Amino acid sequence: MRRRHREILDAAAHLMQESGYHAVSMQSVADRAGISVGLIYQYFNNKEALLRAVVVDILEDFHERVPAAMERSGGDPAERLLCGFRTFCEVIAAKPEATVLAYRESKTLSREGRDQMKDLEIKTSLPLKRAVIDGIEAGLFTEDFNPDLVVHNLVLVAHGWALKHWNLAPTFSLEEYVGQQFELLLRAIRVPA
Amino acid sequence: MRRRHREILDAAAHLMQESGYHAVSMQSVADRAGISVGLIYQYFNNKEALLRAVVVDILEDFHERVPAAMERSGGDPAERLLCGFRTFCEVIAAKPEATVLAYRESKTLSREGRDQMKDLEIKTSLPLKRAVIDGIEAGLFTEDFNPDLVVHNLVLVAHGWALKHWNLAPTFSLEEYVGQQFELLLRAIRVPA
Amino acid sequence: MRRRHREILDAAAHLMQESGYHAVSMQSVADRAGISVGLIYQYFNNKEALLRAVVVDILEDFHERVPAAMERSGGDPAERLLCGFRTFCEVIAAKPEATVLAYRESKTLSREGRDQMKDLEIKTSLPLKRAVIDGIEAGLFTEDFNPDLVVHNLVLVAHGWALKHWNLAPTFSLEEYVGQQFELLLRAIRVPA
Amino acid sequence: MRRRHREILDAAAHLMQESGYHAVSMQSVADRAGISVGLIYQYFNNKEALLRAVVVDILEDFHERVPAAMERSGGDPAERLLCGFRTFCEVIAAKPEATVLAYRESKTLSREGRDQMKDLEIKTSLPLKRAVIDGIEAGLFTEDFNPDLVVHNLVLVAHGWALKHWNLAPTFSLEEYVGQQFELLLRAIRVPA
DNA sequence: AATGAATGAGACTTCATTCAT
DNA sequence: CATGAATGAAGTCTCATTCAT
Repeated sequence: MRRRHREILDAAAHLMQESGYHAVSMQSVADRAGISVGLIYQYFNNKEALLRAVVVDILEDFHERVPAAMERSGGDPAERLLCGFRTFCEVIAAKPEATVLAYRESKTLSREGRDQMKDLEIKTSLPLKRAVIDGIEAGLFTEDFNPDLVVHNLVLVAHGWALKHWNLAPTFSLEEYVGQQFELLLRAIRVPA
Repeated sequence: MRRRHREILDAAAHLMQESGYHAVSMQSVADRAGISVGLIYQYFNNKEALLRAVVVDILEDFHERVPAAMERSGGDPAERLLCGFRTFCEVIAAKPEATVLAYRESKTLSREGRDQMKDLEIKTSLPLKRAVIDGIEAGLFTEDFNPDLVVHNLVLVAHGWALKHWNLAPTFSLEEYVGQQFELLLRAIRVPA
Repeated sequence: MRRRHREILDAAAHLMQESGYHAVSMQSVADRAGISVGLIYQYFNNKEALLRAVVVDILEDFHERVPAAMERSGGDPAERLLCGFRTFCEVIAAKPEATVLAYRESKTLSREGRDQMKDLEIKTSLPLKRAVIDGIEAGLFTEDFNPDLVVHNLVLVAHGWALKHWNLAPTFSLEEYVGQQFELLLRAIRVPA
Repeated sequence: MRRRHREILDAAAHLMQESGYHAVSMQSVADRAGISVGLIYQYFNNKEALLRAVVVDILEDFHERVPAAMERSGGDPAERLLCGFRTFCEVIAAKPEATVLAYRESKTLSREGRDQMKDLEIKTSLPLKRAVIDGIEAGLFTEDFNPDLVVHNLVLVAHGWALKHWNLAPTFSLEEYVGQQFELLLRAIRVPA
């Protein structure tokens, strides 16, 4: 049943984000999902598969929402880039623990799981890269920088909101963070009119 | 004995960086250090204390080398900033796994341990902040951005070399990474002469 | 399952009475109960809880049987007292090791466990005290002695059968012991007709 | 060195009485005696030997003081008995924990150690038995009771002060306890003049 | 589809004891 | 006489996983 799958996933996500993979027992996941331990194993092969599903679920959320938002945005590359970056940050801000979990537990996963994560990350950042390249080709952005580096920075800065939340939250609102970060980027790469 | 302490620390650091805190048993640390399990407990109260010592050891390395390098550098704020950033990246590049470990296992530590980590991170970034502020006061850097944000980005970008090494390494050498990143920053914050 | 609980309790009681709390491993309890170690922990939180359950089980046995026997006995205070004392001694003689265990390991228990033990001991001795007081009020027993002291002695003497069994057994049968001890007491406290 | 031996014994006695044999580590004994662990092993073969020495030391204290006091007392059997009983109780009251330790840890000792304990207990109670028999032969005490039982009770009641101290202390001073207990006994066994 | 009793390997940790110095 | 670093066996407890019902 599709619903059970989702219930287990949510329970596991909640607990693992709160306490980390190793501190969460299958029993506690079952308890939170309101089912028995045995039943989890009819939906997930083992604990690692459960973690992998949780992480992939999170990354797929990014992958669905960031490109979608960019498509809805106008045709101007800078605007599109801002829209993607803002959405990225918003999704992260909505569940910062999820992002942190993906960082923390990536080595817990098997080779396969890690590769799947990397693929999703790359796929998610592709529209951002597209916008940067479009901007360069349109003469809006300088050619001096590798687009991959620019995208790497945007992703890193978005993740930074979750990773260093303890340090940023007292000083910046999410809006301010997004605004200033994008302004910083634009000043660096924009070609003066 | 000072030497034993270091041997244990090194063994633990190596293994934990490789496989993560939970995947490393005290027995395996003992084996790698060439001693018995019991002896570890004469130097560290428990496994968590060992992790904490490993992480603090790494962070102290940053804290010793970054400010020292900046002091040796000249008086120009931009140059000083570059020097600090480059050193930061170099230290990270020397043992990227160590940086990743600090990220991954910070929640494994007790409140106390986490606070100690944060203190060390802040202390390490202080000279960077100093340089940014000096630059602003000297009229070299724009006042438009919060210096804390600039420093946050520098630290994040430095960590990024370790965190996203799998993605960067094929495209950039460390030197290129440092150079382009700093150029990106300068273009954003430098006041035109 | 009620049966498992009892099986574990019996196994633990047997072994602990034989060798003492510290000499008994959870593994040995599991072996004797014919189950695995892990299962013990589904019934008892930890080893101390197991000891506590064993001791309480013993004391509750006293608490159930001594008052019950006294109620079945006639109305004469002296007779009731004898009946209570005899039953007390008989229960102790049935499993002298259990009594010794309660003495030996009381300090092994936490504050809570010790308090529970004291409560049960006091509750068990209450009907004895009642009989002594009734005897005094009926003019059968002298007022010269504190009833608490008389009860204390009865309890101590009953326990004595277990505590000094090695010394008594060759000389006295349980019947003789009970008879002579009670005669000793009566001569001391009985008011001559 | 004689002094070292005593220091170790005292340290061990103090700690074991406080926390029990198993809760006391050789290291803690060494710390309290102000020496190194290794040195303990030059005076005692192993931990059990240390416990045995502690217990024997306590019992020898009884064995020295009870008979001595009785000898100093007058020739009247009843008076001698009281003197012995009082001294017994006083020694016990001086270090009740020592008595409790002897009870608690007797099963911790090897067969040999336990036998040595029993010997000492019996030897200590001999003068009490002597006094009872003298009293009977002098026509002061009734022949109706086995002298061994009377002595057993006296010893048990003396130990009772330590074993049930928590229950007695609020109600009785040691003096009252000794006085009333002996009065109880005398009424039971004294032949009316 | 669902349960949860049962397993047992494996982790952390302690501590009596030894021995080179 | 004295130290204390070092050992390693043994103990308690947890938890992923299975399977009979």
